[in-house]
Amino acid sequence: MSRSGSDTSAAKRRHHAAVCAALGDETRLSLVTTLSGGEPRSIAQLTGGSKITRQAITKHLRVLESAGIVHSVRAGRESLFEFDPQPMNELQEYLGRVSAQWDQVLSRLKSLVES
Amino acid sequence: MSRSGSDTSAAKRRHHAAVCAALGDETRLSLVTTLSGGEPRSIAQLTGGSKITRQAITKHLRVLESAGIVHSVRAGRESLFEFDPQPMNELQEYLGRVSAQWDQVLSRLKSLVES
DNA sequence: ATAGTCTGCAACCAAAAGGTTGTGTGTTTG
DNA sequence: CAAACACACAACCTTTTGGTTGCAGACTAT
Repeated sequence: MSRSGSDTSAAKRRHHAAVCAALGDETRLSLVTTLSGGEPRSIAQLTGGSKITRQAITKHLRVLESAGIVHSVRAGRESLFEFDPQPMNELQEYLGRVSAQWDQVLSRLKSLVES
Repeated sequence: MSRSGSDTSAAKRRHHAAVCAALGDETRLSLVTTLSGGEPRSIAQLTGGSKITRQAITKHLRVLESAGIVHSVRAGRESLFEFDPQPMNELQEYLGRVSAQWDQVLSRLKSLVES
C-alpha cells in the first residue's frame, strides 16, 4: 500500500465516470442491450432498424470500446462486436456501495430518533 | 397492461441513459459521493476544495437535480443540496439485469459445450 | 474479373457541455 | 443602515459530441 488511498479512489472515480459517460446515451445503451444478448453482431446488423447512419453507429461503438464495455473482432470483411461485462459489473458494485452508505445514514438517523 | 412493452422499455432506457449521463462526469460523481454521506451541503461548501468556480459547481448540481439524483432546499440565504437515492438504485438494478442476462448467456454456452 | 458488401478514414457542421466573468437580488451581521 | 455573504441569472467563449457526406480499401460471390 504505497498509495495514499484518496489517490486511488480518485482514479477509480474517474474510471467509473468514464464508463457511466459511455452508457449515458440512449443509442449506446440500446447497443449494449442488444449485445448483452450474447450474439456478436456486425456494424451493419447493429445499424439495421436505427434511424441514424452506419458511421454514427460506428462512432458510438468506438466510444463503448474505449470504455471497455465492448470489443471488436475482425472477421473477414466485417468487424463483429461483442459485449464485455466487467466494466458494468464494477459500476454496479460502485453504485451499490454508494447506496449502502446512504442506507447506513438512514439507519443511524432512525436509531437517533428512536433513542 | 395497455402498453406494448417495447414502448415502456424504450422510455426506461431513455431515463436510465439520462441518469447515467448525469453521473458520467468526474466532478458530478465526486459531488454525489460527498452528498451520499448524508449531510446537506451548501453550494459554497461543495465548492470548497475544488479548482473550479462556484458557478460551475452550481451548473453541475442543476444537472444532478434534473436527473433526480439530488434536490435543493432553500434555507435562508443559502440553498442546501441533499442526496436522493432512488435514481441510482434503479440504475443499479438495471445494470444488474443486463449482467444477469449475460450470465445466462454464459451458462447456456457452458452447458452446450458440456453436452 | 468484377460487381456488390462491409468497413475505415477524413472533412465538415450544428448543437450541447463545461467553464468563466459580470451583474443583480435577497439575507445576515456588525 | 451598511457591509459582507450566498446565491441566481445572463452573456460569452472554447471544446466535445453527435451526426452527416464523400471516398477509398478490403473482402465475397457470381
